[in-house]
Amino acid sequence: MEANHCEEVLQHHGIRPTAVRILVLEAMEQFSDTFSLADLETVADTLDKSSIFRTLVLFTQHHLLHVIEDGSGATKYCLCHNDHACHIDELHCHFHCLECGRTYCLDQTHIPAIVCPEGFEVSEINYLIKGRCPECKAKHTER
Amino acid sequence: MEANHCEEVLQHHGIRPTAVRILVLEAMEQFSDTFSLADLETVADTLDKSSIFRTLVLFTQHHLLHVIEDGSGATKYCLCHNDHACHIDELHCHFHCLECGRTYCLDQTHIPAIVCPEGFEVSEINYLIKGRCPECKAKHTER
DNA sequence: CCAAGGTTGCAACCCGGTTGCAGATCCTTT
DNA sequence: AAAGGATCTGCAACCGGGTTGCAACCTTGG
Repeated sequence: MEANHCEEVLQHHGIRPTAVRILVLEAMEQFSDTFSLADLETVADTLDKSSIFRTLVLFTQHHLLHVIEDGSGATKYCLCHNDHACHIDELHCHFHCLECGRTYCLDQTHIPAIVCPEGFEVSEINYLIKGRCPECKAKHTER
Repeated sequence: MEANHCEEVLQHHGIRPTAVRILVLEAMEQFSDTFSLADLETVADTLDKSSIFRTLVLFTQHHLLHVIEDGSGATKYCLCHNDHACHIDELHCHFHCLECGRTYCLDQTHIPAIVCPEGFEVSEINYLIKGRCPECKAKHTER
C-alpha cells in the first residue's frame, strides 16, 4: 500500500523504483480487478499519459502485469500476484461485462489447457468470457 | 465461391444480398483463416472502408462472422462455418503468431468449458493462444 | 413512375496508443 | 562536492484502426 512496500515490489522484479513508478504502482493497487491506461490517468492525475504508458510497458516486460484484451477498445491490465514468473498453467480467466464494460479477474479459475496442433509454440494464453456480470444482471431483474 | 453461392449464404442468414455484400463475402472466402478490415480493403479494393466496416458489423450481428481480438491492434474476423447459431461449446480456439502477426483458427479444437462463478451470465467465450507458428519456428531453426 | 426506406462513398472525426525530443533526474566517478 | 553519462519524464505531435454524418444513390412497394 504505502511507498515502502511498492519500492520493495519493484526491486523484487528488477525495476528501478523511481518516484513515477511508485506512484503508478500505488495507483494500480487501488483497483481490485483490472484497470486501463485511462483509469490510471485519472487516479494518478499528476503524471503524464506517456509516462504511465511507458511504465505499463516496463511492468509488463518484468512480469509484474498481465495484459488483457477484452475487445472493449482499451487494453486492460491486472497485477500479477503470483510471486515469480507466471506459469501458463497458473493463469486465470477473465470476464468482460458487455453492459458496464468492467473486466473481472476470475481468480479462482485456471485456464484449462488444450492440445495445440503440432508445431505451434505456446508462450501465452488468454481465456476471456463475455456476458453480463452479477451486478448488471441484478439491475435488470430487481424490478 | 461465385456470386450465386454467396447470395444464398446471405439470404440464409437473413441478410439482403446487395452487390457490396456479395463482394465482401467473396473477399472473405479467399482467406482460409482470419482476416482484418484492412485485409478486406486490399482484396475488395473497389469498396470503401466504411462500407466494408458496416458490412462486417452486419454480418457479425447475423452470426455469419466470429470476432477475434488478438491484441495485434486490428480486430480479426473469421467466417462461421457452423450452419446455424454458434453454440458456445462448439467454438474453436485461435492462435496468434507474435512474429508474423497471423491469426489461425484451430478448427480441430473446442474451447474447454470452465466453471464460471455464481451470477455471471456467459454469452461468448474467446480462447486465444499466442506464440510462434510452425512457419516462423521453421524459419529460425532451418539454418 | 414516384415516394420511402435502405445502402453506399466520401470526408471528417474520435480515441487509445505511441514516439521524438529536450529538459530533468539519478548514479557513478573523480 | 562537482562533473559526466545514462536513464527517466513531460510535452506535443503523431499514427492508425475504427466510427459517424451526410448527401447521393439504389431498390422496392404502391
